[in-house]
Amino acid sequence: MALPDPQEIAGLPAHERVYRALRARILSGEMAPGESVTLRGIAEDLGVSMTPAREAVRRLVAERGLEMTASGRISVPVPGAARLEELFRARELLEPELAVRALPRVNKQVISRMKALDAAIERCMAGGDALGYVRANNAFHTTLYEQAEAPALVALVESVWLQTAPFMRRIYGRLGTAALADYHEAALRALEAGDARALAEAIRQDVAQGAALLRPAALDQTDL
Amino acid sequence: MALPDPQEIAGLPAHERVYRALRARILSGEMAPGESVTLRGIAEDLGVSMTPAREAVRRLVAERGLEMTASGRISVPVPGAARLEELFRARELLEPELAVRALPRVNKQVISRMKALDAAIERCMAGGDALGYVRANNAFHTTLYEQAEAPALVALVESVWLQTAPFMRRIYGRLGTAALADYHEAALRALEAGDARALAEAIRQDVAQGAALLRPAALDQTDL
DNA sequence: GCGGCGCGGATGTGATCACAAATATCGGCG
DNA sequence: CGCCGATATTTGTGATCACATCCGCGCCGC
Repeated sequence: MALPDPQEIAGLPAHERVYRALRARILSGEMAPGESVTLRGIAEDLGVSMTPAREAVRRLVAERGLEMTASGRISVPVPGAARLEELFRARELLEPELAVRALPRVNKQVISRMKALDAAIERCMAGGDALGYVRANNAFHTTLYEQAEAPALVALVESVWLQTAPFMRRIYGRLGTAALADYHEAALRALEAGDARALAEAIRQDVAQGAALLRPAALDQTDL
Repeated sequence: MALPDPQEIAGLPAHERVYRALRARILSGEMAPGESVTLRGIAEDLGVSMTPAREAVRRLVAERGLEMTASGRISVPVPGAARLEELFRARELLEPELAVRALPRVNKQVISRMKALDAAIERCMAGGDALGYVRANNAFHTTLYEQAEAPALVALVESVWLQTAPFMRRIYGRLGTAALADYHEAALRALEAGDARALAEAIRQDVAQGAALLRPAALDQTDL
């Protein structure tokens, strides 16, 4: 009901712009786990008042992409090992379902987009571009899942991603050290073959592999 | 940081009280699907200003317990059949996992509490108490899942519940008409026997049965 | 040298206000 | 009698402000 500001990027309300900006920062790993932010800082950063900043923060807190202490201090959550295990388990349960639902709706164009993203992922791995890697990996999965036309399920998965994202960047350092099976390629083969069972299994293993990489990282910083 | 109001129920911030009040109304089915609310109405209702009302609403919108039109009007969502199918599928995937995780931590006291709730459920069914039925059914599941000590998974499930809750009351009218298998009792037996497989299956079927009851209801009002 | 105390800045909360857009209401015209 | 347009009301948005609390830091006493 109010886009009073003249230079509005795309007719979006201020709180929505703030939300998207913060969300993107979290998902791409720009914000480190444990990092704290302030309403006034966000507001000044994005050129708005505290009110829309607060709404955006509260929305992200509801989605558990940010957390607030009892006294109201805002920070990026630092999930313990147990929490991360839960989150990856949720991904294991939900993402194969999304992949299978997407399967019948996936056309050649989507597959080629996914292949391009997979190539970009390997390029980022080789070139040492951690941020690009995280973004391309997100895009690979998102591209597939949005074909499922299951917004409620996608929303659940995105909430989980928001919580695991700050750690994906840390995984990156371990990518070179471990010999990784390429489940993305397996998923692409299953997509082209129309094999639902194989697709579900490839996605599940891709998630499980991510979880396995994260586990030692979570351990060495104990809890919280 | 600010509990300026004298008669504060429990030291909770105003926006938190508003959030809980609205959430309870939605979960218990007091608010009908499609019903619309206004910030000023909520604020006046609960004796606060618009600011905390807005924050609570935005939080609930983030959790999809409320929705906002493009122009900002607030209403209780009316999920179409496809959306409901997604939500119940998510419950089928997530709730058995929670039940299995709870199993080793469930003691006699919890079981007897669940038995009492199950008895209350049947009492409400017999007595025609729709609201009591919804609440007792929620409590039955919640009592089990909170034993799992898996807050991230519980949060996901609760988000789904928030979206399906407005329809649970409609289910109620169909409870008498269909012959229902008592999966709650099956779950309780599995709990006492320590049988994880049977427990997961009982919970899955309980959810599936709810979904089956809802399906014709969703159909006769087509979409939205 | 060290620990507790107090003060000042920083921070979230909530109320109020002006404003713009959407919706509802009502009167006039065909 | 019905439909359309103008106006009034309703409603969400965002800025600003006062306030209570919390955190950090330096100072004083032991």
